[in-house]
Amino acid sequence: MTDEVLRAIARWQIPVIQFNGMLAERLGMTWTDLQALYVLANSGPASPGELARRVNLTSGSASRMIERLVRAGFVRRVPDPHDRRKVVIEPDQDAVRRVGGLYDSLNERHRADLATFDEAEQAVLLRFLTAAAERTEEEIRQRA
Amino acid sequence: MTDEVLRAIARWQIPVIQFNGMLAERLGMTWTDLQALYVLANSGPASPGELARRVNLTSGSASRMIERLVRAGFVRRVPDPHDRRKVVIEPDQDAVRRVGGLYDSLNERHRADLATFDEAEQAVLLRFLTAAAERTEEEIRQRA
DNA sequence: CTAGATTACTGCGTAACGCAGCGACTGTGT
DNA sequence: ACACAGTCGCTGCGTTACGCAGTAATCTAG
Repeated sequence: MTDEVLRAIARWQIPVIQFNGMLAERLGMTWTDLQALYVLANSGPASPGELARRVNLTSGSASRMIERLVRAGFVRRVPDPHDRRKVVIEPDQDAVRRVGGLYDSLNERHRADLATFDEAEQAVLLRFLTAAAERTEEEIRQRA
Repeated sequence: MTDEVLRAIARWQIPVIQFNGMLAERLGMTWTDLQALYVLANSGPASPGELARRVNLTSGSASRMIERLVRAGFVRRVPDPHDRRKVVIEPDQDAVRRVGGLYDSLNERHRADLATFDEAEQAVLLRFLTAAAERTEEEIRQRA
């Protein structure tokens, strides 16, 4: 049973990644760019260096990625008043909402599935999904 | 509650994709290449054209991707006896096992989590994960 | 005040990709 | 039997994202 769950996870990974790649292509950006938007949307504004670490890019590549995002109107460059070397990248809220909206259709499908689970069962799902995300993050940190 | 589950899914996606990208880098290949290996490992041998569709690549790019995989020893090119235009790409089983082994560490973490769920709860997880994978595949097909 | 660390950014080479076009082959219709 | 349209994998070619190395500006510690 446990192995079956692990296999289900592995099987799910493929379409998830493909779907995200698809959205990135639709938006005319790299998956890396989309990833950076996630980081900004979920964790708030960040410096280019911080962003580079989060999306696993070198400083230079991050700089160019930010340039792409700025030109496309997804983020803004704001000078950091405390450290004049730094720049704070903050996401454009409208753009972020627009990007998030691309997941509406898929979320509706998931919502329909979730409707077949009662409260206790959804609690089980939530507990596992949260744990799984943390484990994956741990694994990434360990291998970094 | 349902919304929380959806958020947990969204949150999980990020590290999952990053982790896979990490493995691809470790293996000295593109994420696309790794994706092709998955397809071959899960669905068996396929032609370059079929592979190109599955990983969302053009015919030409797939041809070069296959060339990379062949040179790295992950797959073999086998001429199709029924149609001499075609070539069947079949994965090298040892290489596939070696790549699969890279997930062992993460799977162990998941296994530890799953140990805290009883049979009935794991059945719930399995049911949802399977459904989620199918929904995501549906969404991809619809937007293709 | 100065020396070293840190930050974002800029050439430059590499490589993966899409597009367009190629020869080889299939199969269908006449 | 044969021509011709369709399909297959593959190959130039231009574009672009990336890593690496180096730079100027700025901060910080002694």
